[in-house]
Amino acid sequence: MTNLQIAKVLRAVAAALGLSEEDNKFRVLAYERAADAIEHASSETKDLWDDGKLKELPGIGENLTAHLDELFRTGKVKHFETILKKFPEAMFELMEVPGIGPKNALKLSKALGITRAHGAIAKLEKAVKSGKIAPIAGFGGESQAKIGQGVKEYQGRSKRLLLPVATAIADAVIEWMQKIPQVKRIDTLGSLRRQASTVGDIDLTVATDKPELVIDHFVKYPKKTRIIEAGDHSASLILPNDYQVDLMVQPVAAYGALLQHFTGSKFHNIKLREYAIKKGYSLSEYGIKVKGKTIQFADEQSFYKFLDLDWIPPELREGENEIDLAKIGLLPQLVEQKDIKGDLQIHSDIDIEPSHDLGTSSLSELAEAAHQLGYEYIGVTEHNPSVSTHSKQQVIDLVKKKTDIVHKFNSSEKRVHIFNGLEIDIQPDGTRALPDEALELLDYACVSIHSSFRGSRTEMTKRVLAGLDHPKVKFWAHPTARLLQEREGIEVDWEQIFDFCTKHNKWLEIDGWPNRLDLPDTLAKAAVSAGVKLVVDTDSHAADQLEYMRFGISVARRGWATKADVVNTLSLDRIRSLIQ
DNA sequence: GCCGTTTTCGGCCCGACTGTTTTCAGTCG
Repeated sequence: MTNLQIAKVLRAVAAALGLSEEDNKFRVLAYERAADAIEHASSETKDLWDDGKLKELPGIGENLTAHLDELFRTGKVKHFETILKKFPEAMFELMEVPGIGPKNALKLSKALGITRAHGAIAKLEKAVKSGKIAPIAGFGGESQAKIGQGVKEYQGRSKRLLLPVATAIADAVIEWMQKIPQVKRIDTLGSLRRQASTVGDIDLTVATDKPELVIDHFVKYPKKTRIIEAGDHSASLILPNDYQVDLMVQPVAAYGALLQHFTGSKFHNIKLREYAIKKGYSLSEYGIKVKGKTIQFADEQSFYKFLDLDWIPPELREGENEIDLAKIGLLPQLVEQKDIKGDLQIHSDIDIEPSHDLGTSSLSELAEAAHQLGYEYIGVTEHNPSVSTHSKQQVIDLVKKKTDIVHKFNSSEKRVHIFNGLEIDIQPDGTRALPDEALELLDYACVSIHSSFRGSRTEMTKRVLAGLDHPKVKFWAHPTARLLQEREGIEVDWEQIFDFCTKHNKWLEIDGWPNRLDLPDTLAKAAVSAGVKLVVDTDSHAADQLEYMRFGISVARRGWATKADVVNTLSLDRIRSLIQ
């Protein structure tokens, strides 16, 4: 069972408990929090259970540990079944529709005679269309329409945007807004500001003392396709591709609390409010309430300072232990893009007849782009020559040819040093798709998985460790091999991988390619805390893609990485000595 | 059902919006 499936079960139990009047609402809350914790866990719950570490999850105590134990051993939990069987299965399915909670799901299920989970939402949709919802007690015409809208949303959901897409849209709107002087500050909000790898909504906020002028300018945004609404303090636009952008406007003097509140995350805010209560304060988007009086804050720094906390970078606001560390001044100094001195995974157009796609930019174009970014070095890492269509000697010759090209280029290019690298497939049996004689010609190589993703945890771990086991191999590229919104990552024993990396000086990549962002943030955090060094790069196949570094950096920051955790913050001399 | 620099008992985040009520319940973020 995946984390998502387990979370769904726990939410169903929470809903069922909430409807059983004798149960107190805090047990319901506990189940909801456990569901949240599991959904946000950095490891599969099943793996934690395997290792006897279930209790490390916040919100999982003695009872839930026992229940989950039963779930993994037998596939079901008697206690849960007793609770759930009092209600029609369909109820839990209907709750998936936005706007329908436990109470209404139960009412609808009973009134419409929908009992089975399978097809429940389709039946609900039918009921909406035939007007059978409006007459139900407690509902009405508008509720019926709202449910119809909710069903539509449910059907079209999972339309989260990739971070780079959301960033591009937001950047363009921000540029437009900054054309008028009444915009004193403008920020993104929510998961975009926290730089999550996928983003739900594009929300922006502006600090101004002329709200009407700001809203008026916003709705004149040239790329809009239509205005959804434009009020006194907020407005929403639809852009091409049905992307929605929401804007909130706030007086300069009260901007800080609003920015803090809508940046979230929900989990961070809950913990922050619990912390504030102990000090006798109550937090909201309007400020901090002390003895019934709300104090305003112009910026987040003063908001956090009032609570005796260091300012917490948005990337860290996920409700882990960031508040505890902010209290004692021990938050990490996160790596920044300006710390980066080079990019070690780039595909040039040197045609070595590779197994996968070739880059499109020449060495001089790549060097120029790297120079513009202020880099001291880059590494070109084309895919290894295809092994199925070449003899061993042909492969060696191709790598030799490339090596000569790179060396010759370096003798004339003085601004940016180019390392002679390669990205090598780790084949299903763990061997590298490159003879060792060819490997010896390189400055370094990275290894990665491009096929046979579905091996067991044990097999895949063995495969990867075998692939990494050569002195010329410096790092494992896009480790999980996930493709966002397309393919789940592979399963390996991360502890074993981290252990191998720290012992043998191997690095793990954070690949900044838009739909990879791999390592994922949670694993990057685990790697950092295990002491594994990271290399943040772009996997560029063209010179303009070197810009993707900012997204790799976002992941590294969400992984709590400091400059010292990222090897390509090192100068050319230092990185050269590490590679050789 | 969870959890602990006030506690192994007694607490558990906060406010907005919506639609149906006839003063508020349900849902959401």
